[in-house]
Amino acid sequence: MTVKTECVFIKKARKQDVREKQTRVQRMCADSSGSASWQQANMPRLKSGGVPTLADVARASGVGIATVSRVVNGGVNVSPETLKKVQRAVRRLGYLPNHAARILKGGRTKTIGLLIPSIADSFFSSCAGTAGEVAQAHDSLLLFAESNNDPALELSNLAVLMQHRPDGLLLVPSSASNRALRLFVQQSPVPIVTLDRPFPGCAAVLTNSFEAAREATLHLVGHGRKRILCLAAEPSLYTIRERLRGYSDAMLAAGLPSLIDTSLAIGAHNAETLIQGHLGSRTPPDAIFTLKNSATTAAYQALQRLKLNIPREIALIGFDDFELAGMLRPALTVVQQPIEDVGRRAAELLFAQLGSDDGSTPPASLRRTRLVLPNRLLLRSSCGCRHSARGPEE
Amino acid sequence: MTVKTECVFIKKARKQDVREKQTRVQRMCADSSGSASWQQANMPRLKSGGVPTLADVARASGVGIATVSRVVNGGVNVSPETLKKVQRAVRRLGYLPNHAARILKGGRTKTIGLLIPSIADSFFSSCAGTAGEVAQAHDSLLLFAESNNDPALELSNLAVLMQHRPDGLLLVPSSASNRALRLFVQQSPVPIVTLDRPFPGCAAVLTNSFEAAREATLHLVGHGRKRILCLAAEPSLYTIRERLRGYSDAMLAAGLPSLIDTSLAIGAHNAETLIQGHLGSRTPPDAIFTLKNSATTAAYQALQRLKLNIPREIALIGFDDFELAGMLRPALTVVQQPIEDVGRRAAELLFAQLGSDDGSTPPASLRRTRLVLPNRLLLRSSCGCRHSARGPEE
DNA sequence: GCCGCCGTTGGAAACGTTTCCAGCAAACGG
DNA sequence: CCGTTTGCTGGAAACGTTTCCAACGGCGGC
Repeated sequence: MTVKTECVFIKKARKQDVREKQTRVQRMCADSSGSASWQQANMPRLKSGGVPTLADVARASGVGIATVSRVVNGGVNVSPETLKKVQRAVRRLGYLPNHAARILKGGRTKTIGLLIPSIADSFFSSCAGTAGEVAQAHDSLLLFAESNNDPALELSNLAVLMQHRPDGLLLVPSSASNRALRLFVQQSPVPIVTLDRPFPGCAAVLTNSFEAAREATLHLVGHGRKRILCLAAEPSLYTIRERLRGYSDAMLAAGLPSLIDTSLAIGAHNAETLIQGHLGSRTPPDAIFTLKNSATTAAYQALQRLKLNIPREIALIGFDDFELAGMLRPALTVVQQPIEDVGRRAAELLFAQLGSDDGSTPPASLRRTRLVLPNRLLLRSSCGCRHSARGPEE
Repeated sequence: MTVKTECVFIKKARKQDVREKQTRVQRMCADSSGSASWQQANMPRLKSGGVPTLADVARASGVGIATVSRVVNGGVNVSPETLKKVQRAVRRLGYLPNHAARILKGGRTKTIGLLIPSIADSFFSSCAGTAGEVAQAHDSLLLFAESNNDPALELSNLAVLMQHRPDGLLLVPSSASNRALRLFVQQSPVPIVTLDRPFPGCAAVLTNSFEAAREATLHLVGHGRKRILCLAAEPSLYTIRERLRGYSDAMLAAGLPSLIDTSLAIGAHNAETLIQGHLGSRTPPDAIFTLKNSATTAAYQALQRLKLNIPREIALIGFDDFELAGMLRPALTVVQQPIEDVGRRAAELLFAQLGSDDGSTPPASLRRTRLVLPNRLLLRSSCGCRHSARGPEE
């Protein structure tokens, strides 16, 4: 018997020790002071080690735990004076609900997972921004992870993400043919909306890459260009493939030969020698259509270095607008993607699938919704149009 | 007795009901199929409602919960055959640890809070990117929130963020004079590192705005400019104030009058009329120094529209590099900030404060560390230098 | 041959919250 | 004056983990 008691004692002492350590570490920033006057109070220091809990508040205000919980959750069925008393204690102790404990009870985590190739890419950071706004409107937080377009990394980060049990997932799938990802999607306990690229079994918010590329190409054709070079990187990506398809389709319709070079890696030097090579051929291109932001700027820089006159000697249209495209000389004609709308609409679609907080039933049709937002051809002067007369457009 | 039993029964039934509903909602995407062959097995359906738990795995593999936990956490002190058996069950059931339950036990949450003004701002999204890399290296996730530089929003989002109990905080404080924020920082249970702007009591990773602004100004002076207009927006921000100080200091040292206009709101039109106003004065500026990316592009656009020759008639240096600054005609001389390093170093500093996973003691000095990273003056041609000879530099 | 050690295992407590239920007092209708 | 409702309150179970401890069997050393 004594042995047992002693064991218990040891156990308690150890617990205390751990607590002590944790607290010390946690307090590293808080040092002394603080509103911790209550800590030296009469209570046995049983609880109240580090961060205040419901029980601490309950003890400090002399009510039950359940009552404090009710107060924290909106204060229904609580008498005014109790309400006030508890609220004071909450403020005094600086109590914040422990989210982990809340979600352990099975409710929403108020968290949306966002898995994108790279947050440093302005396209995806813009998506993240508007998605974050929507999340905030539903007072949820965004949980970020990056995939670098690498299926393996994507999968492992997805696993980490799912351990946090987000209510839903915004996903930019690296590739539609990823078997493991497809399996995950099928078994996913939460709704998934993909951005920018479709994935079988998921709702998706896309842009009409095909039509936009087709339109841009035909625009160049309309300017009398006959040898339009299409520069693409990473044809493994859905959007790039679609744009390629649009380009080819337009060229075919115009009775012109497709001229595609997918060898462009990121980096200006490569672009320069690459373009130089094309220009030196027997039948040099009289226009370039780039399918990607980095390709566009690389091509532009290369053409500048080669002292080629844009658009007289060679026209240029690029995919994806960027801030200063209109300030360049000549101003760049680009396909402008509705980037921010993609993030916003995807998040809205996701929250629609989650349904309102009241257990209302979200229509099952949302699961397969496919939203296609329109790209816009932003005519400036690099395509041959005379938009540069007044300088950069507003 | 019977009453009590009935009560229990009813209770169970209700629970079941809730479970059922949750499961239905959660499964919306999963439909039928899946690897759920084990669900129709012999066991009473006591547990195993939706997402598999440790107990489910334990039952499926015929061992105890504790053993499964050991397997999941690295499999020390588990016999090889048990290990294999449990691992198979884990895979078959698609078990993922419930993060909430884990952190409820008091460990690290493997989560870093990131509170920035706006993720859509390329400066902060770059920071976020590198910070995210560091976080991933410590297999943690980033929890995002935006403040819009609004102290009230900052505080409320901070409260939401803290409910998720991040292990540490990366913060871009909207203002150092925010009393409530200062109170929060003092009592914060977790270490905080601020980015780009200092805050009393926090470690900080900054850039030497003062020196860089001074250097840029003196560079313009060196080109013989005498009336250098400084365009600033939001002088409430630390970095802007520092840059203003650097400018003023340089002008004073050069015996020139400071010419500061802080009335620039974001938007090109305002900049145009604003600059037009300055140019129409009796003593028009012969150089402009802009303290902010948006001000730089606005000024550049305005000068282009007004058909002013840069740098002959008016020189221009801007704060913050951007991708195409070198491709403009003339190429823009800018102060290049070590954006990515800021995010990376800040995250590293934060994790250093957290200490290694083993309860080692992180040196307390880290708490007040202030890292100042150097800005670089990137000479191109808009300041008067002849760097444009070969076209845009690499 | 007994004792104690070691490797392996499972039971059970604890983490902080929500929520069901019961208890209690006051108010109210009969 | 009693029975019932109503409003407020607190106890306690449950969520899924981790981890402490006890138990158990085998084995080597004395």
